[in-house]
Amino acid sequence: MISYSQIYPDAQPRSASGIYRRCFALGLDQADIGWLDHAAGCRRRVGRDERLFRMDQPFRNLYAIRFGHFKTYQFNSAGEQQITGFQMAGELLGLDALSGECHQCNAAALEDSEVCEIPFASLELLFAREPELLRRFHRIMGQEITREQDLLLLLGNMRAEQRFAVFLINLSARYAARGYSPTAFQLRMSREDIGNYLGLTIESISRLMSRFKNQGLLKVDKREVTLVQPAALEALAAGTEHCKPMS
Amino acid sequence: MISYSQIYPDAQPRSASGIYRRCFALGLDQADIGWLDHAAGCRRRVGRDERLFRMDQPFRNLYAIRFGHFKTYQFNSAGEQQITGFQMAGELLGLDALSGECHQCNAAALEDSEVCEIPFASLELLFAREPELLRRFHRIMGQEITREQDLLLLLGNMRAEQRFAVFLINLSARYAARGYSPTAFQLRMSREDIGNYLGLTIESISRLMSRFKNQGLLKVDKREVTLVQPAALEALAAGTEHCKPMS
DNA sequence: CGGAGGCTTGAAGCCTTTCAAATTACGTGG
DNA sequence: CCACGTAATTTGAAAGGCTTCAAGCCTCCG
Repeated sequence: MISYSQIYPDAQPRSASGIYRRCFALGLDQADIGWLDHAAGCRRRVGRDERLFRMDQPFRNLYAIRFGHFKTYQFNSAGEQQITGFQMAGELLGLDALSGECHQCNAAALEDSEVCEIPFASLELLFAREPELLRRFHRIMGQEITREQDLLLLLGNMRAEQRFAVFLINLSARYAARGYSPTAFQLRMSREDIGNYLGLTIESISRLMSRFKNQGLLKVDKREVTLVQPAALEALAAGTEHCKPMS
Repeated sequence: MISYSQIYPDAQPRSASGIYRRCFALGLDQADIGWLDHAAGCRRRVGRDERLFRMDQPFRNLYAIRFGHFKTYQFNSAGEQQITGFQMAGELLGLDALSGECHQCNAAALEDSEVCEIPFASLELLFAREPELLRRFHRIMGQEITREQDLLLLLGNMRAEQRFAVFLINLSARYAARGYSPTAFQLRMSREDIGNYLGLTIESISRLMSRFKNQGLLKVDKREVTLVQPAALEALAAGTEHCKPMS
């Protein structure tokens, strides 16, 4: 478990102003930092496995993750879940709800987490006065669309080994952007969640981990992962290399 | 080929006002009709296989399809294309570009088509004065996110036959919403494009078509498709039924 | 008529899933 | 602190579905 002070070592909890600066500083481009400083909002704790919002719940707020990790998922007609994304500190939750009156997916915490609640109605009021704020908001929505398109690319025509490599490299880059080690981090989600997200079974994920481990690409201890050969993993992710099956 | 007058039998070409009403009337909710009436913009013809915009091209306009069909696609690192969507009259192109300075995908016409060019800069000016306009715009962006999430669901955990059924039912619903027959329509895209979109090979698409045809679910004549048993196809799409392999 | 591109069909092979079982973690209560 | 039961993960073997490779057909158009 990660404590608040580890992530925000110099933060003064509850400081009225600058909350959003801190919320967003980690996740967005330099230029996007602080774009929400003007909006008001309160914090909310979400315990592990607890849901931040549910599908079909009326849409009121966006949520900026202060610390912790979340997954978003929906259900198909057969009642099986499909995970559509994993989110970490500094990222925004709830954008899908803009399409209608209700949330279109569920968001659940993967560990004890905290978010900033951003009432969308007050955000809309601000948009009229702050064109720059609106522009940044549109950029974030565009990024969400782009992110999902990348995921389509992944699910559409990558083999299992490439999918998993892309997954690891993506996590690595996001942790790096937040100032954490890009080569050693903890998986906050289960193997099952990873498989679900990548369109693979839990067994396939397990086999891939063993394979990467045996080839010296990875060190794995439970959910603690170390990228031993990041470059080789990137080559796998790019599809320029292949990883031989286990001896 | 479909002519302009077939789609807009009562249209007065070049009528200065109401252009956007016509652009959007087909694709959006009743409530969304005409939300762009205030914006200025000019028309642009795009011939078959011609590109409306390219990846990495600077972002200036959104495009509303007046008539015709488009596909959007990107390239992975190996240079293969992945189609991320097919768009028809009344739908909006270019939203992904909001994430940055440039378009993030390519858009190509599947047949001779026409679009309304909507300069995004002037749209942004309008947003400040028209909160309702902004709200509708956000809804459309949200719909795009939701649409892609649905596609993730499809690619993530559906078998080939279910994917193809979903594809057909989706087309059917969209044509129905535009006042066309939901059970008889022409595929504007090649088998190869369909396969690419669904994460399958062209051979798989061909085999699925033959299978559905032999089971009496479908009539197929080149690209002309008739849904003989729409309900059965919907059951396949929902995953509640399965279609036996060919005898 | 001929050529090119799009489509169909068959057979073989591979990758991933499915099914099954064993192993390892983890939380709870004794 | 240990025992136990449950959940998560690993591993193996077999089956299945989709792809790959190959060949042939159809259709459009010059």
